[in-house]
Amino acid sequence: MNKKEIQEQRVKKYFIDSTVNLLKTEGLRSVNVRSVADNAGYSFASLYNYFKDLNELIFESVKVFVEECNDFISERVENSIQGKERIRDISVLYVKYFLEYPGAYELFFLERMGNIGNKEQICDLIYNSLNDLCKDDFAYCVKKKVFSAEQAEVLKKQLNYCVAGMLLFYHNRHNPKDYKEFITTVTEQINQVLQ
Amino acid sequence: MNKKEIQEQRVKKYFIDSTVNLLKTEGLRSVNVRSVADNAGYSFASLYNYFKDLNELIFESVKVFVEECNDFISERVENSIQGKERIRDISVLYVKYFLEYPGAYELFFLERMGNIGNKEQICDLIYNSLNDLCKDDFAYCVKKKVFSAEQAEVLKKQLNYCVAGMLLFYHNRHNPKDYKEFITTVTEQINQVLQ
DNA sequence: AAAGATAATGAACATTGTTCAATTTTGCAA
DNA sequence: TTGCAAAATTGAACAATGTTCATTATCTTT
Repeated sequence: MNKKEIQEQRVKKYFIDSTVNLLKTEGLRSVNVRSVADNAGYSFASLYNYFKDLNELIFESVKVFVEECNDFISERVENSIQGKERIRDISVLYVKYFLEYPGAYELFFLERMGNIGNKEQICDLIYNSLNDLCKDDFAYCVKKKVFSAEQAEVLKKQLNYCVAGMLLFYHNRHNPKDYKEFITTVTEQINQVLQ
Repeated sequence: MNKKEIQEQRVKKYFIDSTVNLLKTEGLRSVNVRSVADNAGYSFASLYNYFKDLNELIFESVKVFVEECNDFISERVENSIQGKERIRDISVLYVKYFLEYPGAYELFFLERMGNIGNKEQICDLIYNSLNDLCKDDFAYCVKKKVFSAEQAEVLKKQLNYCVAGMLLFYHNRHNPKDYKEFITTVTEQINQVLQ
């Protein structure tokens, strides 16, 4: 990476960090070319020297959130029991991460992607974000014959779909009505998936 | 309902029908005050004499889609076997209805509601749309002791969350990649939920 | 220090939602 | 039927936002 590329990456990072901050503090609705550029210390027009459009910039921040989410969860499951128990803990923490950052939820699951460059890569990153976290423990369960290998594949997907569905209804359709009831439902549903 | 109210309802219906048509044919992105009003034969400004804002109008069409979806499914499960089998058939058809009308999917699950008048009512209508369709068959399963009453409640939710999650990933994140694989996943997952 | 390359910017435009004052239409009493 | 008040309809205008592009500022190299 030559000097020019280094500087370009630096400026891109200013924009991405600005976007991440806005997503965390104000949510997706508050992310627009002018607010992002202001926060980054540039004019809104400069944004287009580094990103094809606003959407491309917004989805660049997925990588940052995936890493942060992984850290958030890793820190908190160190004492969890390997296998089903840890899958359960990870899944609940995954939900809690997106409750803490609704802007990240909107980005991961709701925002339209349009024609960004590395669409497939980012889609896969999002789709696999929970599965990657649970991978080892599912493998452990298969090894210990808690699940068959085929069963594990179905259950991984089910966990992912069920969690995404719960977050969708809670975030977008206020169901369940309050946080407490929601967390009860989350644990109940995750337990049901893992049987 | 007096003459004035009748006429008001009539004009509201023109706007709602126009919105439904646009949602069906062009999707949610194409629904805006000008296109809706054009299709209804009014100026965009007239819309505000009948609805608080565009969002309120858009969510009025939820009721239309729920009815249409119910008809779509009822017509097609007449020969299904009561119980688990029919729950499965209903769920697959529910998915297929939203595949046929992606605009309806966007409306039901993705669109932000803002401060529309009867928000709770519409949220509940959406949330319960699949459960209402399966209600009788779950009751039948409980009666026949296929599930306990408590188990049935958990499974109803799981079906709803799982279906919503699958539609979310397919519509918004292109996962699974193609229709055929998606339908395979849908049946696999629904079977897993119902065991 | 000058010139050419690179980066940053504001002006301008398109799209969309919303408000409001002006205009048109309607309903009804004389 | 006519005239007027109420109601309905409308276009002009504004704000917010995404995007493009020509101009300006900055930097690099000689």
